[in-house]
Amino acid sequence: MNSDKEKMLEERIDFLRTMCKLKGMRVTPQRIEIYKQVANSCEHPDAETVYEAVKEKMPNVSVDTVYRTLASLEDMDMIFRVDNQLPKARFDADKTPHHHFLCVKCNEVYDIFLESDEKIELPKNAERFGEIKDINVQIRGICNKCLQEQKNKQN
Amino acid sequence: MNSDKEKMLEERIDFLRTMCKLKGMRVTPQRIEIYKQVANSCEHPDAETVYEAVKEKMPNVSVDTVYRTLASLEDMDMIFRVDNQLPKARFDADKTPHHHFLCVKCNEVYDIFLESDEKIELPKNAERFGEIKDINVQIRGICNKCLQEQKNKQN
DNA sequence: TCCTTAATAAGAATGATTATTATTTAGTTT
DNA sequence: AAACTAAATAATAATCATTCTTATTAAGGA
Repeated sequence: MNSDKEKMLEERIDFLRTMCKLKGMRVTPQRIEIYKQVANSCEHPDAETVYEAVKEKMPNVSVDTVYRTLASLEDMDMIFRVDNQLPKARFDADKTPHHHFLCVKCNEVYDIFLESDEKIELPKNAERFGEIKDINVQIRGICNKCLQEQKNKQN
Repeated sequence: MNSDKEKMLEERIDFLRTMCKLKGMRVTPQRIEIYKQVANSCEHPDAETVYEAVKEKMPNVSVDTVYRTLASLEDMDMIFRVDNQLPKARFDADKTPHHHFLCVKCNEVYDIFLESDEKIELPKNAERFGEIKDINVQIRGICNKCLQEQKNKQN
């Protein structure tokens, strides 16, 4: 039962080890486990969710470690912060270029992958302001599930 | 000295009055003043900045009123929250379609206006997820001012 | 194995935002 | 124009995500 998914996760963790060494950072079990949780989830978890999941395996882990580690993983571009205009930050470990659909009703975050020929153009004027690091496209609306629930209520 | 800018601000406040009545909301001096502050600024102020500015004219205004009013102005699409991945929310009353350049060094927010022939395309798959309300393009990087400062330090 | 120092756990502190409650007032009705 | 009523407000307490402090632990090199 060593599925493709598990094999891929192992590869990603190896990459984390490499990156840590490269940046002179220690490879701690907390770092591994916290990264695992984000990398293995499609739910764009927030810090608290990660904390709860990690606590299952490491009951003594502290909230602070989770926040600190998420921040350092972000610094080394291993994970990204999903822009959600909400008080809780949410994280994503998927490095394939994609954007997000954010439901304003239920706050669910959906991944929008671009088709192979597709590319979001930068505004022509963007470069005038400085050196661009990344572009973040957030599409807000009401997701199908919530639209359906609205309809059901009306009947 | 009744400049164009002042005239335009008056028009916008009239629009606010109309919108409030339309939505059955009361037109209070606090609402007018808070909206004025956001509408009259190009700085994408945060709640505290708005609060300080409003306090000049209305010394008894409360923080809570500022937060509550900013939220209701947002609900009625009179102002928008600028996505900045920072703890303090910042607001923008400019309804002409534009995006933002956010400096990761100094947290300054710059407006990126599209040229007349320009339009940011939605990802083809975006509509699959639900009903789209708005699209938010945030470009993060280091602004010219901070780049310059970096150069100066190196010498 | 020892040593150095980065990383951690625990819990206190911070800071932005929101809730509570008594009071005021906008806008309507008399 | 006075009275009414619910929405909005001021004041302050509370909340909640996140960060800081400090003593302790452990990763990785010597």
